Amino acid sequence: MKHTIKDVAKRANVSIATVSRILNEKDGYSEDTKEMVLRVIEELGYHPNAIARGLINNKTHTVGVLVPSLTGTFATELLSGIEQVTHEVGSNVIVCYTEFQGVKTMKYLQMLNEKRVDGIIFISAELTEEYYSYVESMSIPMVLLCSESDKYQVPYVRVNDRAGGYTATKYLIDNGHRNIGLISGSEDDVLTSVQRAEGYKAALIDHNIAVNENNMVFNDDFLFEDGIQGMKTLMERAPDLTAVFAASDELALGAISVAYQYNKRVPEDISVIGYDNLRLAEMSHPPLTSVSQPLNDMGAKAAQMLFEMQESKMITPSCIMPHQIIERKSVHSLKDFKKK
Amino acid sequence: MKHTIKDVAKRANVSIATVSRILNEKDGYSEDTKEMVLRVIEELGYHPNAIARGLINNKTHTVGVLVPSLTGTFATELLSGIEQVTHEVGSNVIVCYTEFQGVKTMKYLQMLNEKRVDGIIFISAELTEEYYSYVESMSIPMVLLCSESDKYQVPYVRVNDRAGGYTATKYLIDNGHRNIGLISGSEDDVLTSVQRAEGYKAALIDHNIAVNENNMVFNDDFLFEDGIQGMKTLMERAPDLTAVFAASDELALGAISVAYQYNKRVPEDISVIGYDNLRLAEMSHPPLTSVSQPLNDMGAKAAQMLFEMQESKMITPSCIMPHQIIERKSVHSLKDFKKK
DNA sequence: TTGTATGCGTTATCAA
DNA sequence: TTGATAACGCATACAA
Repeated sequence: MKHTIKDVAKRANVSIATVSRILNEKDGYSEDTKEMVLRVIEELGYHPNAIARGLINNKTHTVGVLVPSLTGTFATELLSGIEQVTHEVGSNVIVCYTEFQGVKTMKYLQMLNEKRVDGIIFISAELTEEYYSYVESMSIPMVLLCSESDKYQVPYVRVNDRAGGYTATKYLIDNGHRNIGLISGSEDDVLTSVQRAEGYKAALIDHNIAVNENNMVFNDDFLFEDGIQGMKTLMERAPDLTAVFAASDELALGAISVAYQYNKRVPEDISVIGYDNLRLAEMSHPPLTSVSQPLNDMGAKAAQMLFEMQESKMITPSCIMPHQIIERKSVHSLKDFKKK
Repeated sequence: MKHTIKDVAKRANVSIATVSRILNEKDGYSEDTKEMVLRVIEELGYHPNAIARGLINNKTHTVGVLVPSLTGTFATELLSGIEQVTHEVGSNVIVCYTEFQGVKTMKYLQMLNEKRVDGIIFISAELTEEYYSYVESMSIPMVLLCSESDKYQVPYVRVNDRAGGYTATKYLIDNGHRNIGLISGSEDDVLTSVQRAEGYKAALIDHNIAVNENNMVFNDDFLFEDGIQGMKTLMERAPDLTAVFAASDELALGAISVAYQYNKRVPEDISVIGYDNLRLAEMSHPPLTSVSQPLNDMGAKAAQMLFEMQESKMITPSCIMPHQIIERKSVHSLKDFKKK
């Protein structure tokens, strides 16, 4: 039922070598035989077996993507970018949903190893010694997406989260706010959550505003639920806030929803700025002003770098993508204070 | 650098056949040799080459998932379910992002064919003759997810969208509404968009409410932008609506946002019910009442069916998953009218 | 321009 | 309990 190169060869009265050459566009055959073989291929509906090819070429045209969470559109937008360029170069993506679990991650790494993928994109999570040395032993390229490593020389693409946090906070300050709260992710998440928080602090300090621990709250994660929790404690601890910087859009929406519960209007009574500029930012009420990460582009870039490294066998330089404030309606400008 | 079964055999002073047997837990070796071989494997960090295995076993432990769109959390939630059970049985998922394009879909189908995936899950899109006969020729199992086919005997898992539309509309009616609008997807999308619309009409008719074409609007797609468009035309054409059934959550959010623009309160002035119960439903303001599809479970179920079919070589029966109204705050009950 | 033969890393069949 | 060896489907060096 499923034809092999032999069937084609037999039917075309040539050797399998000739068929193979034609298939791979090497030279060494006449126009005539090429045409005839191509016709037979068409007739039979023959497609080369990528498995056999992979075995001999040591190339599977498949990349693995490790992503901790699939909830929310965050990963989706990255994936979409990755998938697009991967498809352009004729490769496929295997998604691995690690759920932040080390054991699951290692399990996936092994599967990807056994399947001989050509490269690995590692999203968001910290690159542990265990992961790194395993991938190292696979001797295939890897790139970090929305993450980075101090210890290991692995190229990454991300935005500067510290700068992002700074920009967001400064934006609030520029709009006349001085009493600014922070809701971020986990305090253990040194790569992202605390980076954004550091940016927040730096912006305050640079504008002579005292950093007040009471105005800052960390949570388990960047999710809606966390935003609710965070905002609630903020409302208790620091009821006179006029603005809050939420370190993710979901956190921001959670914050907004409890603001409503406390009968505060957004942005008139309290301004909120988010981070990520996910699709849901524009769909929220009020539409959410947010620090945009070009997620789709970042995914695309990461994939490009991966293929670049496959070609060059060298380590590609990392890439800091620009962030940008997307102004919508969730931040109120205090008394025409706005500078500039 | 990368070890093969030969290396293991040599180092353990046995034949590759023995190593293979141990690896595959066949019998035909002593406890002693097993232990020793296992130790060597450990030492070498050897992992069998899945490509070579796939070549001889005709099984790749990989399934392909074709999904038209990656925007929004819809696909993500399905994917998450698929990925989980796929991983449980030791397989991997290749995601293919077709963008609703026939040519891209065929291209992917070919890639998946060449890579000899063990099965295919086909999300949302219509199963054309071309797709079907191609997959048929691959002679691997396929299941339709959030879709179905009249023409071909392909098992599917989905909710009954007509019933879902009926339930949503009836819910509005039960809450005292009689002037109910509809915003749906494309009129060409016979599988989903018009099914939900049909359910809407049926519910009206069953409750002696005239179906008014002016109250119904179809759009390009199920997205937020479409919801905005749809609601705008609805506001013009039928300003006295007290409720609208939006055939997706994004449509609903779009509708709500223009309601606000028209200075209508939701739900006091106009009630909105959505469909899908995506993550963003609970994050919206007001929290969106929505018809829930158990997306995660549906993905999981589809994957289960796929593996079932791989075992049994038979066609598994289709599966209609239950839908359910998740009550939140976007529907207002008119004058304690509510029945029951 | 074309064909033969070998090998890629496995599993499976047969002998030993 | 073991070990040669032939497949699996293809690419390629070498011969013709």
